[in-house]
Amino acid sequence: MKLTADYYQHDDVVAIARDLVGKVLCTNIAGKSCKGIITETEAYNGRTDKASHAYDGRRTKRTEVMYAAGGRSYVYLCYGIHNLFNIVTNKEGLADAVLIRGLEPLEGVAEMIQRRSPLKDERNISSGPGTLTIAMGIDREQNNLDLQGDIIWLEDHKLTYAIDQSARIGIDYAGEDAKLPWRFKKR
DNA sequence: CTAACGATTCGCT
DNA sequence: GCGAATCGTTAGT
Repeated sequence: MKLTADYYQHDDVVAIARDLVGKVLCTNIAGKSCKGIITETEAYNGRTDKASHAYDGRRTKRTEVMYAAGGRSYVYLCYGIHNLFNIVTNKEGLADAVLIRGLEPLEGVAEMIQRRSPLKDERNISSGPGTLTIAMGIDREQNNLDLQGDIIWLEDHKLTYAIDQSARIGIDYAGEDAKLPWRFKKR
C-alpha cells in the first residue's frame, strides 16, 4: 500500500510523474492526519532540463537533497511566499524531482479547510502547488524527509484516471525546455 | 555585501 | 486579464 524506495528510484522521472497522478499523499504533521489524491504533477530532470534547480549539475545547499536517492521530500520557498512540495526521484547523484501541483482532499478534510481559512471556495482547498502545502501542513520544516517515514508518505489506492499531458507552468525562463510536455493532470 | 529573481496566489478591473 | 506581495537563494563584487 505504501510506495516503496524502489518506486521512487526508477530512472524515468517523466514516467513517475505520470504514474503519481491518482496516488495518495499522506501527512501526519502537528498531530493532524490528512490524505489527498494527487491530481496534477510536473517532472523536472536535473541533467538536461533548464527549468530544474539542479540543471547542468548545479549543486548548492538548497538543491543538495535533490541529489539524494529517490524517496525524499524537497520543499522550497517560491516567490518568497509559497512552500512547494516535490518528491525526489532516481538514484543517488541523479537530481530528478516531481512537483506536486494539485490534490483532491480525501481524509482530514476539516483540518485542511481549517488550515486554509479564510477560504471562500472549498473547491480550492488544495488546487495549486502553493495552497496544497498549506492544506496538508507542509512547510520547509518538512524538507529532506524520508518518504518511508511516518510524517509524509504516499499510498497506492489503485485509482486510475484519464490523464492529460501538457507543457509546464511558470517556467518561461527555461527557453525551449518550457515547451516540454512534462505536466500531467487528471482529466 | 549587494542585488536580482523566482516551479505562485489573490484581489481588483 | 493584470499586478502586487514578499523573502530565501544565488551568483557576482
